[in-house]
Amino acid sequence: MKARAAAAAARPAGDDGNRRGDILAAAGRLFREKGFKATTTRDIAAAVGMRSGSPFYHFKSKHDMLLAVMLDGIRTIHDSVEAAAAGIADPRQRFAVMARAHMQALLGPGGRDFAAAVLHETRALEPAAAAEVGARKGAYELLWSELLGELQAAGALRGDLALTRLLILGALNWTTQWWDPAGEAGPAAIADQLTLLVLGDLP
Amino acid sequence: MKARAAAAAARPAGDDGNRRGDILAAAGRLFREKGFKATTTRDIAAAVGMRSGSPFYHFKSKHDMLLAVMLDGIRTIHDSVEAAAAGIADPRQRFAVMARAHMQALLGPGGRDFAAAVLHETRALEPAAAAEVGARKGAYELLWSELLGELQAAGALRGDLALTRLLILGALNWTTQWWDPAGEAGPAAIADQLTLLVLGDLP
DNA sequence: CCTACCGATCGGTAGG
DNA sequence: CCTACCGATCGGTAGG
Repeated sequence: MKARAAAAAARPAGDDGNRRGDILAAAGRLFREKGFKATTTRDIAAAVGMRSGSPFYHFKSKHDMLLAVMLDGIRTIHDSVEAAAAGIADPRQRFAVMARAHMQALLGPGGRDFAAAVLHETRALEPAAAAEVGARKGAYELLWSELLGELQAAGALRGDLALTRLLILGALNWTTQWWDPAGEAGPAAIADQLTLLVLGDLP
Repeated sequence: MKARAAAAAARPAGDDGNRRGDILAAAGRLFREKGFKATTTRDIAAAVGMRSGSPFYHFKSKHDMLLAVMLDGIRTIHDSVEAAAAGIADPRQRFAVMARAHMQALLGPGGRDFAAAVLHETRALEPAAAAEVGARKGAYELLWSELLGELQAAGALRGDLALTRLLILGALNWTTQWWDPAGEAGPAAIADQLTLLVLGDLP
C-alpha cells in the first residue's frame, strides 16, 4: 500500500491520470473496428501515444483489457436500462422505454465500443472470464425476462418467452452490425420501430 | 485449358477429389468456431490431414478461402429461400415460409458454417471481396424488401420498411450467436416464433 | 512509462 | 501434395 501510494503521489487517489481509461477507450474502439484478434497491443499503444510495451504497465495482458472493456460495457447497459425502467408499471410503456435505453447505451457515444466487445468477442475470452461475463449478461437479461412475462400475462405476446426474448434482443443487438452514426435513423427511432413491430403500436 | 486438363486427367472434369471442398468445409467450421483471424492455415490443413503448406496448392491465400466460404454461404441461403418462396402469393404465408427457409439454411448442417462466415467475418475481407459479398447480400435482401412492401400494403406492417427489414433479419441472424443444436428449439420453431411476433399469429 | 529484446507463431513460397 | 524454410509480426518481459 505504501509503495503504491508513492507511485501515485502526485495525483488524487484512484486516479492514474486516466491513462488506464485512455487505453480502455482505445482498445474498445479498435476491438469494435477490427476485432480482438486483429487488434495488436501495438495498435492500442499507438492510439494513446505510448510505446509498444507500455500498455502492460497498466494491464497484465491483452485478454485483461478485453475483460475490462466487456465488464464496462455490460455495466453501462444494465445500469442505464434499469434506471430507465424504474417506476414504470405498465409493461407496454416499460418495453418502449427499455428498448430506447438499450439502444442508446448500445449505439451512443459513451458505450458503443464497449458494447460491441460484449456482443462480438465472447469467443476470445478465457474460461474464467467467460463465466463472469456470462453471469453479468444473465443478470441483465433478467430485466427483459420479467418484462416479457408481464407482457404475456397482459395478452400482448404469445408463444415461448425465452425464444421471444432472444429474438427481440437479437434484433436490437444486430444493429451493431449495420448501424451508421451518419445515417438517418438514431437509436431512439430504431427502438421505436422495434416496439411498433412487437406491440403493434407505440404505447 | 489443355494444361489444366492434364493435371486433372485421372479424375472427372471439375472434380479434384473433393480436397478443395474438404478444405472449404474445414475452414468454414473453424472460422465459425474461432473466427477468421484466430484460425490458422495450419489448423485448416490439420483438419483435413494435410501439411501446413498444402492448402496453398488449392487456394491462393487464406483470404481466398474466406471469400469462397462466404459466397457459398450466400448462394445457399439465397437459393433455398427463393425456392421456398416461389409461387406463394399471399405475403403472410410467404413470410412464414421464407423465415423457415432462412433459418434452416442458417442453422442446418449443410450451411451453418458457411452462413456464420457471411454474418460475422465481413470485416476481414479485402475491399474487392467485400464489394462482391455486399452485392450478393443485397440481391438476397431484395427478396425480403419486396415481401415487406407487400405486407405493408396489406396492412400487416407499419413504419419504416428498411428499418423493419434490418430488425427482422437481425432477429434471425443473431440466432447464430446463441443457438445450440442440442437445445429444444430447432430452426423451424425459431422461425415460427418470429412469425408469431411479427404477424401476431401463424398464417 | 521507455528501451531493447525474446520466443513463438503465422501466412506464404521454392522446389521437388 | 510434402519438405524445408523465410520474413514479418506479435504478446509479453527485464531492467531501468
